[in-house]
Amino acid sequence: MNQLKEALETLKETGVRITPQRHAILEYLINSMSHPTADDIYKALEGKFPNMSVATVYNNLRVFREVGLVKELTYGDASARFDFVTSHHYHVICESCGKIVDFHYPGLNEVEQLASHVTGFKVNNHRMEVYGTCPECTSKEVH
Amino acid sequence: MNQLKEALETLKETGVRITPQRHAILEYLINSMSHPTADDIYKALEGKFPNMSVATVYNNLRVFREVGLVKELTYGDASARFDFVTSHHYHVICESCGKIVDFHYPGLNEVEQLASHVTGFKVNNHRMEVYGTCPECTSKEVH
DNA sequence: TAAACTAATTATAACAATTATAATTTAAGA
DNA sequence: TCTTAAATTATAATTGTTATAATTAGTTTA
Repeated sequence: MNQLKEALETLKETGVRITPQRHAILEYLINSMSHPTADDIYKALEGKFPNMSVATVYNNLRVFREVGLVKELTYGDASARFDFVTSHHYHVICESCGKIVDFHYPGLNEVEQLASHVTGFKVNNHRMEVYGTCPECTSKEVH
Repeated sequence: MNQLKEALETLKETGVRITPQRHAILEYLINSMSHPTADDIYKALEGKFPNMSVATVYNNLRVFREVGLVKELTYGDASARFDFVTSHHYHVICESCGKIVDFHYPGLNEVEQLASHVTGFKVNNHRMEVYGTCPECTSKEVH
């Protein structure tokens, strides 16, 4: 349940130092359900850490990715978004406002197997995103 | 069958001028099965068009995307790749050398329906990529 | 607990991909 | 062929991200 505590343990186990900045970035990632960009995180924490550098945010997101705590999402032309890894899920993305909603669906393992069989690749993982318009943006549309 | 001819018709129908540069970019996209980046295209055509600007490549890829002739693929941190739209297919990507192989699989429409039902989104489309190691890179691996 | 070592942070510069701007050139219809 | 709007070019600007070097701060060991 306590995701932050578990995440900090992971860092300890993998020999990654726990700094106030890392603590804050992790906390923000876990609490925000908004799949923030590096800049979102930077801006959100500049009150707490007025001297923090953007490089710190990027560095630590890379570290978190390397130990498997976060995933980097790149879609379309915009900047990358970061997702604290919990259980396996996919994303539904609003093409109008950019909102990302999680979506659980268990049935894509067979696709990996088929892909491996057809292409001869050793398959590690896959990603899927569904694009559309969220209810809020749909209701705002002009008729 | 003649994809270039059809593509040029599409441009005519949508009122987009056919220039030598556009013709060449489309031709290159159709013939190359390699999902090129904008820079790949730029470099490939600089023999034919020594004065062509990168901006022209980007501009026209945007135009082609707008009329539905190409799709833009962004994955990982690298630069965008462009894919001439033919039939519906997915991509299997080698994490070692970056190669992209097409993979046909018909069964993901139900995912769209479920995603729409669960999230309330009006769903337009989806994308999926499978990641792994291609046979060539697998055989090169050290044991 | 203090000293020493190593890693993390900061500030800044560099970089690469992409887009914007303004001047020039060109495709396509009258 | 002439005209006009659109496309291309050359260049500058922008944005997201990474590299560098100096400083600061965790952690380990004496």
